[in-house]
Amino acid sequence: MTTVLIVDDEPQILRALQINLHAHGYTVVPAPNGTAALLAAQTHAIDVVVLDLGLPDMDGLEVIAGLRGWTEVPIIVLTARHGSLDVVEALDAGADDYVTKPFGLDELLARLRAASRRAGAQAAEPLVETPEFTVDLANKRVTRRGEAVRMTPTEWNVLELLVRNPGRLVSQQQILSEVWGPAYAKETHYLRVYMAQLRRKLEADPGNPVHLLTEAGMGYRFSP
Amino acid sequence: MTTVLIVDDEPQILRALQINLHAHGYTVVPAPNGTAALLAAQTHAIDVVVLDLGLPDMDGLEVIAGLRGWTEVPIIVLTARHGSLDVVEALDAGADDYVTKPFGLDELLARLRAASRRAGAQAAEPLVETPEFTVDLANKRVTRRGEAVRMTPTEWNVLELLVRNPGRLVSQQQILSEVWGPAYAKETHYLRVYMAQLRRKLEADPGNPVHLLTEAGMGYRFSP
DNA sequence: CCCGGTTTTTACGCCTTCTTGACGCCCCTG
DNA sequence: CAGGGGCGTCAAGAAGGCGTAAAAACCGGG
Repeated sequence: MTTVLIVDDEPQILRALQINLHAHGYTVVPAPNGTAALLAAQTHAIDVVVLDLGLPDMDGLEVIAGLRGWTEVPIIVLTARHGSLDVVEALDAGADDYVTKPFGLDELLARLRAASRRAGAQAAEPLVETPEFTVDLANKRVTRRGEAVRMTPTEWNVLELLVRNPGRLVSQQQILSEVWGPAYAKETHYLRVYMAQLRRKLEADPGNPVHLLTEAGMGYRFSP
Repeated sequence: MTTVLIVDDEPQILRALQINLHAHGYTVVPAPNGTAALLAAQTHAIDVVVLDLGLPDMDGLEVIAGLRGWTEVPIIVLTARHGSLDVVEALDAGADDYVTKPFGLDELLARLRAASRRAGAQAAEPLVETPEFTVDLANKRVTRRGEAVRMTPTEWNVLELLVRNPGRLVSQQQILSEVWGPAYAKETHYLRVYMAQLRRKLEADPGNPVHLLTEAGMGYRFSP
């Protein structure tokens, strides 16, 4: 699980990023200003920093310097100023990458992945593992004892939903409406077919599943 | 059933979305301008808002502000302007997500599902614990001395109702009408059967229950 | 237009769960 | 002490959910 420290003084952007990054499997630590950011960086195990240069209490460059004094955690700078000197200065101060506002979430996600990948520390773990198989949420890859397992789009969607809620019981309606759409909430038979396929591909004994469990009448549960 | 408020001033788009979303199981409330949107949001039970920023009578940001004044319903913004400041401002104003035109229906559907999922996923609910067993409301999981205990749907519904009212007396009618439906308010025998099953699964001495107590003639009580 | 892969249907046997009935216990009341 | 109502227990039949396999429909690319 990757932990991201987000530093931005605009509460709504902070909130939006928090929601969206969390939805993509990141743990988010928010900070509204430079002081809170430097404090949070010391009290949490941060993997990547996303830093808006425009802060109320101190210059973004000072925050970078304050971090670089003791850590080499990747820093991605957010800047509204298009093509100004800010970027150069930020990179000089020790930032690793930058994104200019307005930015697409996809772009930020890509750079987050790139940053944590460069950090080399495979701390970038959108990986869910079981003794039998591992699911790579970021790359949409499933491997079973080292062998890649092919998934159809629907199979993947069902698996992803279950795997993103480990241990939690996911109701049939929830799976159906998220994967097929709300109109299909009653088509429980689809689920039986696809759960059977997933088990055949992932379980050692598909007839007696260990990780993809049925709770009769209620839903399904992924158990690591 | 998910209800979507769609705000767009172009009749063709409004109509196309209406048809397509309805085909995917959504109930659609259309609004051609900001005034109608704010009105409709108060007269219908809206689950998600899809908002085009370019409106004739008021700025899209004002619509967002008007909604955010009293509701936290997810807002997905439609914007034609690629890479402008609009998106940042919209997120700043309280929008949750955005889609740039032209967009694929699939993309919009995915974001609708994501939005309503996030709205549905409320804050984590607490564990209810007793010396004998623990009930995890969020994950629908019951454990007894570390061992998971399987519950049937009806068993779970009864248990959940009692556990959500710790220490409080819950009348037989209330349990019956909430779990089986109002028509079953007289079928007190069902309760005896299911209380016996719950006790057998959860109590150390099912004959002398400590946590699932009977108040003769009145109802049942969960005591932590 | 055909082909391969994917999704949706269909069919069927098994198993869980719900419902229902029978019975005995306890306590309260007459 | 007898009777009755409420409760707990047990068991069995009915109903519906589940797993599996395989065929049919669908879809995008060559």
